[in-house]
Amino acid sequence: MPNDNLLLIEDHRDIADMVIEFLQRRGYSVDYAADGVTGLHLAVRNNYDAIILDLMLPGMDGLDLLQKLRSEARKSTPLLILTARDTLQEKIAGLEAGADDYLVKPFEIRELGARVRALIRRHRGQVSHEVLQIADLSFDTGTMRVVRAGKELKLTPIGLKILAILMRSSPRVVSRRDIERQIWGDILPDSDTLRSHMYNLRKTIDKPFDVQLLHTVQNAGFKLEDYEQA
Amino acid sequence: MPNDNLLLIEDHRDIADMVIEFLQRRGYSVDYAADGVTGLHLAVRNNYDAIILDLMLPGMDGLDLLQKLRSEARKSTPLLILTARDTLQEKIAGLEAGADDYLVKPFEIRELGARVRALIRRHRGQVSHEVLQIADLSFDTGTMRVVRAGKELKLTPIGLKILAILMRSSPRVVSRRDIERQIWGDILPDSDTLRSHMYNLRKTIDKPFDVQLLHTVQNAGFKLEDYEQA
DNA sequence: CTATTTCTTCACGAATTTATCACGTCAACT
DNA sequence: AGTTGACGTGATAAATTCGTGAAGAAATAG
Repeated sequence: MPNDNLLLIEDHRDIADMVIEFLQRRGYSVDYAADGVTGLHLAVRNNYDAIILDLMLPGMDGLDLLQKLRSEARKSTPLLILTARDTLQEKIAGLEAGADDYLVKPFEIRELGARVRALIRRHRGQVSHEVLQIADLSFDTGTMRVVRAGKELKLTPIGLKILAILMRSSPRVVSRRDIERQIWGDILPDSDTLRSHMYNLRKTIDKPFDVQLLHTVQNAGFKLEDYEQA
Repeated sequence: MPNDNLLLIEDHRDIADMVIEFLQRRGYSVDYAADGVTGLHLAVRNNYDAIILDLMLPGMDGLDLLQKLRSEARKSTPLLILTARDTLQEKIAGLEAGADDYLVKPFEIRELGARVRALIRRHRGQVSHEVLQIADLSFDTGTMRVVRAGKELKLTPIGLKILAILMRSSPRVVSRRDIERQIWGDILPDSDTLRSHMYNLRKTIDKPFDVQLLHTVQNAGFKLEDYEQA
């Protein structure tokens, strides 16, 4: 789950809906503008990880918007043009105006997905940034923020590590050994420190809430799972 | 005239000739390899501004080459795939493997030109003149002016660099290591100088104001984020 | 060459985080 | 019942990280 912020500027409702749904299912959060003025406004005000722009817009031409974004607002947000205009002229004009990619309608939605990913990857050197989520508990590894039921939780560094490990393998059980190895490597502490850490982790991510997500499996390890959901 | 160095890896002599001539006339200097092994060798040894790669090669598959380039040689040279394979599968595979663009044969040579230009422009560290903005803090990389709440702030050169790094990846956390590497390269100072710099940076961009934007994340790094806004 | 700015290094202290321990509970086994 | 082992609970001391600020070295400007 990437959790990058995208902006889609597109006036065709049906296409917009399809694209938004697809991207959201992939874990992006998508803002949407149906016209150029709104789109430009959003693009200038917020810091998106990428913008998808239809050239044919009511109110303002797409290329105009792109130009304004680059030369007036001086934003270098990666931008992909999405349009029905297939002439070479148009493509070149778009790329020269500062677009980073150009995709012609009708397009395969999955190609759009792949291109957006490539765009973001290039713009940001390979940094993987994902959002782990179990029930109402989420952990954004990019911003290092843990939120449950809307409230931000404060964890210690080791707590965060353990949580990440458990969330990544949820709902499978992770053995104590595995957790210890991933945290301390080959030189483990002499005492059973992990026990304390699990206790404290549970105290902050589970105790204040109704549904318990962190479960102990005797002689096997721990797992993170939402029983209600399953 | 750009005078960027390109590498073309393509086994069809006629296509290669045409592409080379076109690009050279545009002012690029172009190296050429007719097979994968030679191509990879050149790509690893030299620092090109962009690579154009045909997937169908004698000796070594193009995707293989790309993968080796990215994961073994650790080169992030912008790369455009040029191929006759037009299936969605292929495109996605190519982009996922680390390509930055994908162009299907037969193609218009001028579109290739435009895409290569866009690729290089993007890779060149973000256009020399962009405006970074987080909440009421803005940094114009063209004029090197930092303004918060209407007041201009005076930063040291290293302070500026750190600020740019943090602003570009906001609201993500940037590790101390990453910051240090981006500023000092491979030869780091022997003391924890960064701490002083962070201290001074914070003193000028945050301390005089109500809302704090620069946050420390224990054992992880620093991030720039406007909590109020979120 | 001097003045100024900027950078590095250091040392101290506050705050946080971690390791360790002691004890309690519970279930399985004897 | 008693023993044993696994794990929860909670306190505390040790270790670590980071903020703070000053002083001298290095770089830059005038």
